[in-house]
Amino acid sequence: MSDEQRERQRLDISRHAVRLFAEQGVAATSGQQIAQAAGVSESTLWRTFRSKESCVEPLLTKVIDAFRVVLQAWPAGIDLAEHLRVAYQPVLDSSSADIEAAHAVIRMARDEVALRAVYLVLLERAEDTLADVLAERMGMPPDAFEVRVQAAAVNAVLKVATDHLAHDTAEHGITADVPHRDRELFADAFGLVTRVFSDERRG
Amino acid sequence: MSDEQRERQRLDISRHAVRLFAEQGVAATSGQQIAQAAGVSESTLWRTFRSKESCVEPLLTKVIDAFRVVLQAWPAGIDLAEHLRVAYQPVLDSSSADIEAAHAVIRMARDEVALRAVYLVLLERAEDTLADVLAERMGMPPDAFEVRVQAAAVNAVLKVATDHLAHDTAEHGITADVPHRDRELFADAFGLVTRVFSDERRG
DNA sequence: AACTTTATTGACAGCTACTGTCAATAAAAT
DNA sequence: ATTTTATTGACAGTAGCTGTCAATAAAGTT
Repeated sequence: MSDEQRERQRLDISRHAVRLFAEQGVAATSGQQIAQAAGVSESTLWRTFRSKESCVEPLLTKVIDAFRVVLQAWPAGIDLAEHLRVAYQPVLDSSSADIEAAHAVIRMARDEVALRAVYLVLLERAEDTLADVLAERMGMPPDAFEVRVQAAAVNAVLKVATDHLAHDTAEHGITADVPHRDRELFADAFGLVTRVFSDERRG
Repeated sequence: MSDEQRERQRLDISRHAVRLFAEQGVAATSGQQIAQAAGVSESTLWRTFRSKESCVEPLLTKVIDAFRVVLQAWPAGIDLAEHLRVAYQPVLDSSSADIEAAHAVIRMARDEVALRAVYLVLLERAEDTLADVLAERMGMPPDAFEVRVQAAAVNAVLKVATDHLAHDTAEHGITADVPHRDRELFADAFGLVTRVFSDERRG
């Protein structure tokens, strides 16, 4: 099985798992149910995911990846907040249903500790990628302490903004102005902590 | 049983659990073993902790609390980085053995996903307390978006610095200059992201 | 001090998330 | 066409964890 096929399988299971979690709660959803809904055996399920909660990873990753792509496309000579204001539009990218599902997960993760744990570990894993981008930008090795600190800070902001967005869209629904509010939110948030990332550093 | 007694019991179990985890690995340590080592029944163990991994929480909390206390003592009119440089000394506070154990947990958490999850969730829980302190400092409600962002950023820095320290002390052992390096590390790290926290804001 | 009430513990049974093994099948390679 | 390899499902087993209940300890009342 190719890597792409494997990813599709993971994503497929993830969609079913999240739907079941949302419908009947995490605790009330068994691995057996998820496997059955996704049309695979329980063996395959546990081989694909280490826990039933981690079934949400593929969908969550979509949101995180959307941000990572934008960050990698961040051109030199422009403020990060400014770049986000222009380029970040996670709600429009990829299947809107998947983004909505991911937001549902983030909302559930507010109370479900196990989901929260998966979410946080996933976010932190993305920190390495952020560090790579920032390292190049700052002209330092990716494991430099200063780089790690900045990556962690950016990640933290990403988390708060995404959380806010997820709970916000739940209240208001995904309306036409979500992409707009979305971008503004992120840009504002990053403007708060990122003095190092403006073009004239520490200027 | 008083709350204090309950806390002592949690801490006692935590010490045994961490020791066993360090000696033989998390996977190879069963809840039964932990309970036996701590001199309680398995019933009591599961009543006290929701998972065997979360047994490390009381010890981890010590490190996080040390920081929280310093932050709460942060006087007005002085730079946060500067305050940390003077006031933060987690390695000296409380039992040195406990701090070393906590660091061992953080080191193990690098590879043990379940421990990492516990650590991250615990850190994030501390964010609320940070938000309270920062909210007062910034003259805003604790749930204001700007406050949450700052709290998350501070928390992220705390994480990176603590991680660094934990792995650093493992290499060099806890020597006399650890407190010094410790403070410098934290102060430097916060200096990197905290333009909002200097006395003259955005000055 | 005796007695009631309540809280805490341990023993035990049971459930389910998860692991390990192995045969069956499908895919790939020769 | 056949050997090899990879993937899956079935099944059994382990362990983390939950629920119940009786025993004991602690606390409060008279």
